[in-house]
Amino acid sequence: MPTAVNETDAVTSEHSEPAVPASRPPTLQDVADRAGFSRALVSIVIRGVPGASETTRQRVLEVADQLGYRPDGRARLLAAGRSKLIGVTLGLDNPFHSDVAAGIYQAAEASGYQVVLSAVTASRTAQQAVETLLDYRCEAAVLVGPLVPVASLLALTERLPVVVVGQSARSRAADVVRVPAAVGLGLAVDHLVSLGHRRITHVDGGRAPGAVERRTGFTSAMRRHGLAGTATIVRGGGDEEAGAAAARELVDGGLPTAVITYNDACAVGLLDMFVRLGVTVPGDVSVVGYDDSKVARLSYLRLTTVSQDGRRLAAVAVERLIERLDRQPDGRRATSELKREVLVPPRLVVRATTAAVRQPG
Amino acid sequence: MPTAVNETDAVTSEHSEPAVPASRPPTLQDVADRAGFSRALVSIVIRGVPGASETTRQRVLEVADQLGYRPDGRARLLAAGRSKLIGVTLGLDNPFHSDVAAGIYQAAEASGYQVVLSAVTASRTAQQAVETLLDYRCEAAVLVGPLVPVASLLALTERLPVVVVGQSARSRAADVVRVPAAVGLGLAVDHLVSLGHRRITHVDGGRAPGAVERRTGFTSAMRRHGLAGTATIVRGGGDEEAGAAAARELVDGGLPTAVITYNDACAVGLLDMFVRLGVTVPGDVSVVGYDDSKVARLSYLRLTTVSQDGRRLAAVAVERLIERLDRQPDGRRATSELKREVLVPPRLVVRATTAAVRQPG
DNA sequence: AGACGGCACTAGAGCGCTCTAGTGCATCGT
DNA sequence: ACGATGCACTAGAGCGCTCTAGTGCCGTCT
Repeated sequence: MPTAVNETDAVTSEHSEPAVPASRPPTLQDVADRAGFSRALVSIVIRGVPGASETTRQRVLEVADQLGYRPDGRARLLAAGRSKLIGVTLGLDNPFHSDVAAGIYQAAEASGYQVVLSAVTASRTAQQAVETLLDYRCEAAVLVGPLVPVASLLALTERLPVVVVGQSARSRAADVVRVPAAVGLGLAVDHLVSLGHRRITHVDGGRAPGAVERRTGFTSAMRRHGLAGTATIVRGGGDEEAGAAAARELVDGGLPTAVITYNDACAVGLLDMFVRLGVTVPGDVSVVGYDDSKVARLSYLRLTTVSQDGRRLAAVAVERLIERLDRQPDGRRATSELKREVLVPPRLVVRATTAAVRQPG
Repeated sequence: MPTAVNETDAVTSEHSEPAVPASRPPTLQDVADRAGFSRALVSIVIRGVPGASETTRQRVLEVADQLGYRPDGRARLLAAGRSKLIGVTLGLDNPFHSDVAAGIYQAAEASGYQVVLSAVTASRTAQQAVETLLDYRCEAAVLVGPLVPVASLLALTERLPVVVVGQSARSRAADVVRVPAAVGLGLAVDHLVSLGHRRITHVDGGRAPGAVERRTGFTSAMRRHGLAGTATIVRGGGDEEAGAAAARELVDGGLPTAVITYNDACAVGLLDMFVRLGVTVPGDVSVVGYDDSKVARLSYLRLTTVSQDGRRLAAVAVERLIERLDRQPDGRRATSELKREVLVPPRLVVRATTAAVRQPG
């Protein structure tokens, strides 16, 4: 039963509201005073480390709960010397990145680390985002999405372990966890070839990040199947608009039997324009996307696509980081140690936009 | 010219790299020692407050730069008593929310506040997100996206100023900054009516957030034009799939001359399905979306839509928060003070999916 | 000349926490 | 009976910073 603990009246509490309604949030000292123990012992209980008897533990937790005590993150970080903080920079506009971020939260918190997000936006550069992380004294950083300039990447890696997720860093200074895009394109090509397709076009990503690797992945997969002669590439891009433009170009210039796009957004634009131009999918042409984004799963599209598992990438990245962190528990950084690139293979999700070729060509 | 400042060799520096490559990040004390001043004075310079001569200021900044000094956010927050921190909870999957978040960064940093993001994901509840913000001792919080349960909203508001962005909180405990959806639907109806449309259908959002207000906004706007008789509503939803389903239903049951959807994603699905079914837009039917999301702007869609300005919402929210913060500079919260709802009017962006009705009726 | 105001600067006390080095006390082996 | 061991607990320093209350020192007013 809730008892008033203060000259101020206790609020009607749901289960264990703070009995002190406002003023100043309760501190460790407050809990200690009230429970009749030292600050240090209360700290032990709160952190859940051994060193207190079961009865005191109960008592302290009870009081802490009563007071609505929550440890002050800042003070805790400061005093502990280490912060148990993993910083994440990410662009806010990409669903894949959001997915990775969600995975990082999960993985980090499972390992007892906290996560602090620092967004890159139109008005907030990657540089700024990284500096914020530094200011919070993160122990490690995960860079997902818009890549920071090589210069600040270098500056960052010499201060803490860094892993870049999702794209190959343009420097060997950081660990990289990414999906081998070439493998993904290979899967797509294999799938189409097994359906009898020969004339396959890749609508590439233009100068979008990772476009080059997907393009060369396509080319070499086609070569592997002895189809270098019937492989074509048309210029595309990372959004629906580019896909729509590519569709027009394909219809004008003669359709292949199958198309693999740079990503799902591009595929959506392509599909939409195909429909407008009277091209049926997968009747006239099969289409494979890349990303397995939310849109690919929609029942009216059911896009066959290459899935890169963001949560898995995140899990691997965090694992890698913690491993490095544990290797050198003091502040020393092993800059000399070689950085690794971890590849998380993608998988192909076959849905409704691919089918056996109508007339093998 | 870079000079070695330490027994460790200086790294080749780009402009002002830390001369101490690793170990421990430099502290205020380090800068003070090196510059020959007291910690306090260096602090004054770093914070940019008056109280140091111009020459010392120069000197201190020079040394700080040389050492690569960056203030420790945590310690700073702790010591200052106030944190100048604005916490933001947001869902990571909604582009509109990302937009708001970007606006918050901009507005907050312009006012000398820092921003800490706390994401709500599948594995991380709104409750957890809010608690993280509390742990960082944010001075204020902006809640955007998936609304926290009323109970934790209450718990939060009694501790710090809170503003909910984008949707009406289900309690009057917090300030709300949002777009009056009814006005947005009104704009859409006005526009269509001025183009001669009478038979207008609203594809609603089902149980999606805010769907009710948009639906009633539609109804009352139609009534205002004396078109209650020709207004129809069909069940939709917040994604492309719902739009596609609604399109099928409309084609089967007899087309109106214009459709207003719950949001852009829904409109996209609708448009796509229309194309597949041979319905031309805006020839046979005009379509208006809601959100002005990225997809609406694509040149192959050019969707007429209602735009809610995320950055503006964010700016207003931050302004409101800071105002409250300044009103009571000490820790006391004025719970009694009444909360306000600020409405930021939307505007209609006319693009290519609306046109004059072919045969009025 | 003495008092005074203002400026540049410093000493030192915390902010809320963690952590090391204890203290006291019961239990144990010999 | 003695010290040794282990356990529950505490004192106090200190993380990196900010901030209050100073200390000198110079110029100015009477």
